[in-house]
Amino acid sequence: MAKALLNFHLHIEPTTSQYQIFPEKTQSSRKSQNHEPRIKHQTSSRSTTTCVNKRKFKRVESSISSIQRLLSYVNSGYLEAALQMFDKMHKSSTFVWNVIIRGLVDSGMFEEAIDLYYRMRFQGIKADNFTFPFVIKACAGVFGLKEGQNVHATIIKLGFDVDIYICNALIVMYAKVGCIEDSEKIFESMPVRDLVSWNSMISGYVSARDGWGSLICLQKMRKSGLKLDRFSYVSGLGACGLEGCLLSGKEIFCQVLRNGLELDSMIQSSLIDMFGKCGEVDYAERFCDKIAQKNIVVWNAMIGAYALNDKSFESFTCLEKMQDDENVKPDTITLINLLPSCSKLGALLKGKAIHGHAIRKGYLCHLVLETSLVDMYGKCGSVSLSERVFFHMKERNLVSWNAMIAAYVQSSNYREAIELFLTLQNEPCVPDETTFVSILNAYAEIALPNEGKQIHCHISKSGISSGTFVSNAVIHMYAKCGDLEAARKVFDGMLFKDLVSWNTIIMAYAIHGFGGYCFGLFSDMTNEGYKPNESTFVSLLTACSIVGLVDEGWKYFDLMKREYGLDPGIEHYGCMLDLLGRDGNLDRAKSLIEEMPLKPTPRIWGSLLAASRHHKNIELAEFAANNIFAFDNDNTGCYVLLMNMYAEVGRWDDVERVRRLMKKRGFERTTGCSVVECNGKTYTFSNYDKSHTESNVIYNVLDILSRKIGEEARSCSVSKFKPPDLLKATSNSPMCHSVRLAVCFGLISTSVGEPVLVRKNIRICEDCHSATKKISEITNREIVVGDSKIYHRFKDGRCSCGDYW
DNA sequence: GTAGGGTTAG
Repeated sequence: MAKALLNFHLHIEPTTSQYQIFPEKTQSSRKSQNHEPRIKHQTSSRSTTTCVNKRKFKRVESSISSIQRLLSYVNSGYLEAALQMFDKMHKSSTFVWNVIIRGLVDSGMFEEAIDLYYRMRFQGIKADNFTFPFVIKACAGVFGLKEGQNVHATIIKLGFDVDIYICNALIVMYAKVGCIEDSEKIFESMPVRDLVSWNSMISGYVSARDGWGSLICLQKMRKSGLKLDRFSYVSGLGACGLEGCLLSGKEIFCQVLRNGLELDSMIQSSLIDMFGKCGEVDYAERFCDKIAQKNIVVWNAMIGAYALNDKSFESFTCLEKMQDDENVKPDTITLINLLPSCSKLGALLKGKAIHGHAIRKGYLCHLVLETSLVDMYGKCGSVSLSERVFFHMKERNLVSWNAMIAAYVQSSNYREAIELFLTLQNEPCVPDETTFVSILNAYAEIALPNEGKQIHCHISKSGISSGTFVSNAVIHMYAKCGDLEAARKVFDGMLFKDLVSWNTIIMAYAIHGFGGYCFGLFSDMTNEGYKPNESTFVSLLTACSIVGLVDEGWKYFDLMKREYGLDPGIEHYGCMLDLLGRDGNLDRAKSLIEEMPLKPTPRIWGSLLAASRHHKNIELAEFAANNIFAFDNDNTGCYVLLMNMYAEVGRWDDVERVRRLMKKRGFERTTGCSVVECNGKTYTFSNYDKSHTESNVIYNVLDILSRKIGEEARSCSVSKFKPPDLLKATSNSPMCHSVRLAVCFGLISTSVGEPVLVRKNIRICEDCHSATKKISEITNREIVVGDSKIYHRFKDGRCSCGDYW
C-alpha cells in the first residue's frame, strides 16, 4: 500500500485556455483540497520549504523512538513517511495500528483505513475503544452501511457499545449512510449523553435532510439544561437552510450574537449559507460585508448564495472581489458553486473556462465537480461535452447519472436518456425521484401508452412512485403518450396534489383539445383554494388557442394580471399569437408583437410564421422567418416550413437559399418518423419505409385508401410543380409519409371500432392531415395522431384541432 | 502517546 501511496500524483500539467476568468499572477503553491487525500509529500520537490522539512525530519528521526516518530509523522500530516515507517515496524501493539488508521482517516483515505482495520484483526491484534471511533468515521466516509453494520456488530460483541465516544461516532455514521432511525435508537438507549451526543444527533438529522427533526432535537437539548456550543449552532443553521426556515435561522443568529460567537468563521459561513438558502441573499450580503477577514469557505458560501438566488452576475463579481481585493484563490467548491450561474446565464464559454481552470489546477478527477460540469454543459445546450465528462469519470454516483440523463432529455435525446436509464439498472445506484422524473419526461416525448404503462409499473415497483413530484410527471407522461384516461386516473388517485398537479392535468386536457374540461378544472382548482400561477395560465391559454376560443383567451389573459397580479410572460404572448393567428387576425398578431413589453423570441416569431403559413401570407412568413434566422438557434421546423411555402408557389431559388442557410449553420432536417402500437408492440415507420415485414400489405392498403380519398401522387400540394433536381432537397411526396404508413398498419392490425393511435416526432404536414381526415371517414374509424405539440383526433372526416395547428 | 460533534458542493 505504501508503494501505491508513493505513486500518488498530485500534479497535472497545466493546459491553456482561451478564456481566462481566473487571473493567475503567480505560480503559487496549490492548497490541499478537501477532495484530495491530504498527503504531505516529504520528497520529490526542490522547494526551500521541503529542504527545511528534510532537515527537520532528520532531526526528528535521530532524537525520538520509532513509535513517537510515527505519531509525529501522522500529527504533521506526513502520511507517506508514516506509512513507510509503519511497514518496517514491529506491529504487535494496538496503539501503532490506531495511529496509522487515524492518519488514513484524517487524510480522507477511508477505504484504506477500513482495509487496515481488517488486516489488524486478521493478524490477531485486538481493536480497542480508540480503534472504533476511527473505523466508524471511515465507514461514514465511504457511506458504507454494510461495513458500518459489521463494525457495529463487533463493537457489541466486544462490549464497547456503552462507550460514549463510540456511540457518538455511530450516531453520525448511521445518519450519514441514511439510517437515521438507527442513530435515534443508539441515542435513546445511551445511559449517559454528553454535549457531543446531542450535537451528533442534531447534525445527524441534517445529514438525513430532516431539518425539522434537527431543530426539535436542538430544542430538547436546550430543555435538558445543556448549553449549546458552536457545533450546535452550525448544525441548527444547516437545518434552517434545509427547511428554508428564516425565522428559526434569525433566532439562532440572535443567540450567536448574545454568545459573542459571530467572529467564529464556521458560524459565519453557516449563517451566510442559511440566509442564502432561505432566499435572503441581501441579509447574507450585509453580514458578509461586515466580516473583516473572510476565509475561502465564507467566500464560497456567499458565491453559492448568489447562485442559488438567481444572482448569477453577482456570483462572478464576488469571485473577482475575492481574488483581486483579498487575494483568496478559488478552490474546487468555488468552481462548483459558480457552475449553476453559467447554466442560468447560458454562458458556455464561462463554463468552459471554469473547466479549463479545474484541469490546470489539478482539481480533476473530482466526483462533485465533474457532475456539476455534466449538469452545466447539459443546461448550456452542449450535450456532447456532458457526455465527454460523464464517460471519462472514474467514479460516478446517482447524482452523476441523473445529471447525464437530464442532459439527454434537455437536448431531446430521449432514446439515449432511456438507454442510459436502462444501463443504470446494472449499477449499484438505486434510481430516485429525480431519475424517474427525467425518464418520465423522456417517455412523455416519444412513447405510446403501452410503453408508458410499463415504465409506470417499473416505477411503482420501486416503491417511490406515490410522491407528488413523480405523480405529476406520470400524469404528464400519460397525457403526452395519448392516454388521457390514465393521466386522469393518476390525478384523481393522488393523496397530495400540488399546484403543479393541477397545471399538468389542465395542460393534459388542453393538448388533447378538450378546452371545456380545462376551464372546469380551473374552477375546481380555485374552489379548492389553490392560487394559480403563470404556468396555470399557460395551460389555460394553450387550451383556448388549440380549441380556438378567442374571447375566452382574452378573458384569461386579462384575468391573470387583474385578479392574480401575474405579468404575462413570453409563453402567454405566444398563446395569444397562436389564437389571433388561428382567427386570421394577422395584423393584430403583428401589432401584439410590437406592443408587448418583452423581447420577441423564436417561439413568438414561430407563432407568426405558423399563422402566415396557414393563411398563405408569404410576405409575413418571410418577415417572421427572417427574425427567427437572426437567432442562430436550431429551429429546423421553421426553415422547413418556409421552404415548403416557397415550394408551394414555385419559388425554387428561395427554397435553395433557405436550404443553404440551414446547411451553413449545420442544421439538419429532423427525419420524420411515426410510431404505432399494436398488440403490445411498438412499430416505427419513417417516410417511404419498406422495412416492415408487412410492407406489401401496408402499401396495398395505402394505395386503395389513397385512391378512395381521391388522392394521387400528382395532386399532392408540395410536389405539384417540383422540378426533379429539387425533389430530394425539399420534401418527398407526402403520400408515403410515415404517419400514413403507421395509420395503415394500425388500421389493419387492430379490431374494428378500436381507435388507432399514432405518434409523430414532428408536426403533421397539411397533406397528411387532410388525408387522415378523409381516411377516418371512409374507414369509419377514430384515428388519433399526436404530433410534437398537440393531439389530433380524426373522426368522421373532421379533426379536433379545427384544421389549425 | 491514540478517540466522538463542524462550515462551503452536484
